[in-house]
Amino acid sequence: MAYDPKSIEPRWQQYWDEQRTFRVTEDPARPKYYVLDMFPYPSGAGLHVGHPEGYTATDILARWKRMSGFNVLHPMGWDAFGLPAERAAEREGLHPALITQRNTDNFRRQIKRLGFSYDWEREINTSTPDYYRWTQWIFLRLMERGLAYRAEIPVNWCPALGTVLANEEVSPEGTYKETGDPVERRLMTQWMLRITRYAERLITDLDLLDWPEPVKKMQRDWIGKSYGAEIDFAVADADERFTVFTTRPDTLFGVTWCVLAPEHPLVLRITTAAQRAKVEAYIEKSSRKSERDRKAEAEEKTGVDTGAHARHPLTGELLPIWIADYVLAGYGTGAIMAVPAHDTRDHAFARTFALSVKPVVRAVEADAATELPFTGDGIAINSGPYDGLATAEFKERVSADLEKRGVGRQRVQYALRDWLFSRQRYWGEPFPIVIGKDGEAVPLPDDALPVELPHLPDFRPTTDGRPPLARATDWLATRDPRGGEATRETNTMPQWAGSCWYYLRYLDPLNDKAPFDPAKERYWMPVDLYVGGTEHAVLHLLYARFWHKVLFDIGLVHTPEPFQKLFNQGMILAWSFQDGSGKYWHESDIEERDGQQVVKSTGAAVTTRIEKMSKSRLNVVNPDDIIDAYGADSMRLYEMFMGPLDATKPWQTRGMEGVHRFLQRAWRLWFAGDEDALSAQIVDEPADTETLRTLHKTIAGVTEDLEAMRFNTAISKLMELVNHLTAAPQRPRAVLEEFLLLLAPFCPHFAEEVWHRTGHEGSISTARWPAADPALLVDDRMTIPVSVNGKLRTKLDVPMDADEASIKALALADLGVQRHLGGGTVKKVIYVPGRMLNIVVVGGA
RNA sequence: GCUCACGUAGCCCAAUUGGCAGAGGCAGGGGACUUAAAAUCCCCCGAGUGUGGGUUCGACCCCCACCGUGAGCACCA
Repeated sequence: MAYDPKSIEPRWQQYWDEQRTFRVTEDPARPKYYVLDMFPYPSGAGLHVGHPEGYTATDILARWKRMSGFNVLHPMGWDAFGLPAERAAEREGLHPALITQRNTDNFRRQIKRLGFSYDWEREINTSTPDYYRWTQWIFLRLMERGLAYRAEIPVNWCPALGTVLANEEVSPEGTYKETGDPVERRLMTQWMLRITRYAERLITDLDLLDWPEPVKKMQRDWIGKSYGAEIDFAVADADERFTVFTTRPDTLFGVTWCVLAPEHPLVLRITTAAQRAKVEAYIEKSSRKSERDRKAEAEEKTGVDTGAHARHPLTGELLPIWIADYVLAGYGTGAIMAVPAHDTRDHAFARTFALSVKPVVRAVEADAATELPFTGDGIAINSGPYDGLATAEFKERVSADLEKRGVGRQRVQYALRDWLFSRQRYWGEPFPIVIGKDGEAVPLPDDALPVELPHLPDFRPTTDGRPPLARATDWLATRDPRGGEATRETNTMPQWAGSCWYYLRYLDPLNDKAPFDPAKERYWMPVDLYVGGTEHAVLHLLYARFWHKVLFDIGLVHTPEPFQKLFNQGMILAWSFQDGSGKYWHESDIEERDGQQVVKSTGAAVTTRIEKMSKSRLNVVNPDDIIDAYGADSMRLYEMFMGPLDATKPWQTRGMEGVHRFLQRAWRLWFAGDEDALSAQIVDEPADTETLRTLHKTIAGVTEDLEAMRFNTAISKLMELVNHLTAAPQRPRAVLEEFLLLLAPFCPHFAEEVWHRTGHEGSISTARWPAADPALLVDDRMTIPVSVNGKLRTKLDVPMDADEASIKALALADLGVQRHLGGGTVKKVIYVPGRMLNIVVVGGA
């Protein structure tokens, strides 16, 4: 029969399920390989073609590694807690648990249709009590170590969502990254995780990892380490002092005023009576400002003079003290020394309020007409005893001097803030915490876990910031482990909680005594390869690393880092078609007329563009449709054939047809026409030398490409082999078999089907990966291109072992070459062994 | 504005890292098969590598400047 994925694929998927083909357990006799996909949030929209891109890549690697003798752990699960389910639940009037159930069922169905070799017996779901029991358990460990605490702090409150958000979830424009809803600042009591305590290790341990450099850079930048100094300023005529942080202590002589953040505790104590009204008004106004407003006004600086003055720690000069909201309460000490000549923000501020500017650094270059603000390094001027010092030296010297006088010290500062860890939403992990009569947050004992999420008919957020769980009256009232009554904590954990440790639960998903068995952890960890999108470069990957380090410190895991190698797959885009009026059309409504893309029905010309897939652009590709039309193996193949895995690239359904044709052609190597019988061209004789060479080059090439994750070129090599075999009059059975093994990781259903039709037992996924014979990889002759003055003039066909002298002689004797030498003098002959020969000639015609 | 990627046939992409610009696929043209068409098979066409300089015997590859696309960062003192 002809190649028919529709009948083949479901059969093999069922076979793998029934035979539990991909179930794994620890096996000390074999090397392990843990290959992990970033598990999906099961959204209502179902799978889009971007999901299977990464999943296909890891599946190919998992299958290849298995065939190469590795014990492969390849699991899948669901990041199932989170806001979107709640929002969908509100829209549809269903409970979030039902929505989540429905969506995970759909995702599982779609993923299974692609024939991935997951060990489904390890499937996890972060929203089940069996799982979040251990999320809560880890939270208790964090608490024991003083890494979780409650604090009243200004937080990012999103009114549209009715919850607070972490810094990492808020865009620079002051909106929620996911939905674009505006975010305000509010003072609230919230749970925080002390990720800042791990800032240094989160930076240095990046060096241990095989991760893309841009991702490492994003993490380093987010943590934002900077070296500088703290300098103490006394307030004149008062027994008060404040400390500033600066990375430029060398500009200390250029300070012309100081600025405190509006929230700085000292502000109201030092403000003079004359300025008090203005200062209070400014504080009031800036406390109400959203992040968005603050950023929008970044250009025009605002602020108010407190009327108070500070004493310069070295010169004793009097410096006005201002408050301004360009100084952030949460960074450094919440106070700065303003050096308008050498800081762009201070400079802008000086211009707005006509404050004085004093240059203290000049550029090293001769043209000393330095334009202000000059923020580079240079030579000190107007700096008393320090004049003439270079910036770096000045910093050292002045920090030491300040320290000696007790008014300053060197200091390392991180931009990273503690992680805001509570949300005022329903669909998340409850905290294993009760609030006692005395208002204390009391951790529950381990045996009280899990604290189950109560079933709430009305789970919507409240407008006043009280979490929905506050409505669960029966659930709320409980006992204080210290004795007496207590109420439960009503906040829930953020969506990131469950994904902070899921890769560990896969190791031992059914364990009800511990999050996982330490012996299993020692066998499987770390994750050898982690594949997912760049959108998690900071959030998930930073949080997970933080938790992992805490678990490492407790002794629960044996590696300092969870994910040894990280790979980011690129985004899949699609062509869109937009007519002159801006209306989008679906690809099926478009045709080409006279080299111009037009709308079939109206004839209107359209502009074609490669854009992100979205419903509004009518360019979304649904994996179900593709599988219906071409089969899962073709889809897998195309996902990989489109281009390099990490590249952003457009989906083209035409390209699908190309790889589908390749599979049909491959099928015909065995089965001609509609016959079930094997092709008469298949022979049991040994292959000719050329075929053997082609085969072994393919084996070597595909293996190398898989090692380097170059799936697109691996597939093109398989295509070459098929083209060769198609053209050959005879097809040696042994060669076909090796080809089938090479194809198996890419197109597993196809491979199983042919494997069994050609008389094999058992799954091809347990067969051995072919080995290339080195003897067959070298040709006995080679072609050496010969150029004269860099221009290609002829090619020489010589034996592989021809030596340099004979090749040179041959080249110089060549008639074509002689003609191009034109009687000139041969100045030099460059021979690159096995590659090419270049003759440099001067003079001549 | 700053930083980092990427610009190769009509399109998606290769090119052993400084050595023959083409592996593969799509589209296009021709032929075979067919009453015809589809499918299939065979053959063919096609760029000098975004632009301008530089280094080199030799540059898609290295350096400089510019243009375009994409991503990230952007009051962090």
